[in-house]
Amino acid sequence: MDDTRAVNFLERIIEEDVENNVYHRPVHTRFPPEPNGYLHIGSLYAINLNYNAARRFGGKFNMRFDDTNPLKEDMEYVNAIIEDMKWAGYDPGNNVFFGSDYFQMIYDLTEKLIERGLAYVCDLTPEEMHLKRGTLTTAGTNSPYRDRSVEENLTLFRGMREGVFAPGERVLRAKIDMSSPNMNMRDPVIYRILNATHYRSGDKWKIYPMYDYAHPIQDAIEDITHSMCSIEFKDHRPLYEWVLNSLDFAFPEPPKQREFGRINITGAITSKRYLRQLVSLGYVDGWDDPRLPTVKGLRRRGFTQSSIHRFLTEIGVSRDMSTVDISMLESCLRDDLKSKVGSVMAVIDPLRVTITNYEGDIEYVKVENSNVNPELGTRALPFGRHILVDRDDFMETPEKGFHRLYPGNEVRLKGAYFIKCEEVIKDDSGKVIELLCVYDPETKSGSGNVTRKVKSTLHWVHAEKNLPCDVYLYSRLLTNENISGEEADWEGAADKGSKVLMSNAVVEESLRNAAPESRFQFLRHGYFVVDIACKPGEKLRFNRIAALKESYRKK
RNA sequence: UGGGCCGUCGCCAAGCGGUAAGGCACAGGACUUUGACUCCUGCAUGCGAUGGUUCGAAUCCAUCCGGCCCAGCCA
Repeated sequence: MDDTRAVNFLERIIEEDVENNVYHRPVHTRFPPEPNGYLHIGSLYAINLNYNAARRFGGKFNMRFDDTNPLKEDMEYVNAIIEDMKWAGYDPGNNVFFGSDYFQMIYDLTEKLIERGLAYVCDLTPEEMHLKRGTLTTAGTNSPYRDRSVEENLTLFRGMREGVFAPGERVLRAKIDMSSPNMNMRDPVIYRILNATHYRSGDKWKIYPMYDYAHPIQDAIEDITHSMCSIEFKDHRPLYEWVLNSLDFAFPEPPKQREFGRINITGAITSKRYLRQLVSLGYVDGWDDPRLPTVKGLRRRGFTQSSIHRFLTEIGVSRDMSTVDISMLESCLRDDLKSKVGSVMAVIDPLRVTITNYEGDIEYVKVENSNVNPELGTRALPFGRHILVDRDDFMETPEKGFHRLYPGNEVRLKGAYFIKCEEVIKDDSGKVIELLCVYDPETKSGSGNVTRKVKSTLHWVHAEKNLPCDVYLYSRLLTNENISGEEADWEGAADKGSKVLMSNAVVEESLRNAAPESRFQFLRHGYFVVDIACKPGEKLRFNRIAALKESYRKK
């Protein structure tokens, strides 16, 4: 980062604090995921902003697993999250922490809180508590247990810890204000009894602190200065501050919570709950399905680290909820890839072309790997009497504006010669199965002696010397437009993000030795090829990230 | 409707009292060994609306309108 100036409102807040010497410690941010799902593009947005803020001010960045609910969390997720962060370029290094490691500290502080008369054990059932909480427009009423003595509270709380009570039987509540217009301040539950094995602390604890209570303490323990979270936690800020203020003897310079607006990507599902549903119900291959906006999905879809960084920089940060068009993400990828990776020709739906006046055997033609970056070199492709072109590059009766192959029309074959279509061969059902064309030997690419022009250039592959493969066309990300409420119509949603298998597709033979994970840009329509699994026994797979542009569809 | 947050081009987003950056998308043109790429050009007399303060307002004030969040022993 060469610019030390704040680039968004959050950094401006930090900048001001630095200038005013608010903290006598370095700027310190953190990313606190709950290990209950995989990272997605929305998580990356949060990571990016915390990570960059720390870096910009020469501060520190922690990664902390917010694991205070043993019912939902699992080691599978912590490993995946760390892996994805590293892949995305936000390596937390040794600064990986676990909220659960602070359970004892939080417990000890809680006894102090009780001693200060700021928390009490409440015996109300969940239903009773709900009723007494009041509504958005009416105040709540005090719990009958609100005025228990410190001694009784301490005894009861210790009882909770020892497992004397069953889950749901008693909770510890903060004593704040049941008539607060802010629902979060109506004596929130801060500790509950849970009968579950924590993926990390095992069965050591019977009680677990709630997020609203644990989070500020965890931040403070880690010397965090700026705790940035999404805007829906704005209402929780008073509670965050209440907790740390109540524990001021332990944290003289408490961190401050600041909020940013969430982002959505058009047509992408970024809700952990729905993502989990899709995975567990089998509508997608897994968390790494290319139709998902998860880090693993994006990676498989062909996104690069720098394309994601660029995207996150481009969209900025604000307090609003934004819905970024998916085309911006795709644009960032295209921009990154076009100068870094070469192109390759592939035929999705092959149509055989016989060049009737071509008598030679196989001839290798030289093709540039990239038309924007000469450093990517050239490759030799087999050309011969029989080749394959894409079926939609031919129209028997061309519509207006169609300049590709049609009877009587001449086009250029990329890297090879001009060919003219002379005859169309059909099968019994009338389907076009082959085109008979003639080529002009004088028009070889690079020869420089072409005096006439053609209006179109086609991609092609040799009819025999090629690589058959299965092609998956992921036309778009799985959409959430079918979701309404709890139950989503995944059948419909899955159709929208259809995964189409084209088993008869063929690619250049040059791909045979391509390294796994290498990426190639299709020579047409801005398709990108990813997920090339060249391992023995596996089939090649492609996907295209850019849907056909509207203008192509119309023409 | 109690409280909180937010409204600048179709979508992001700069701007922080001195006369509306940029990106994506879109449109037109040039170029081209792919209708891609590249290169030009266009795209808010307008900043949710209405009043007000001011020499001057997207920026300050008031009212209104619209959107989002909150009543888990989830995070």
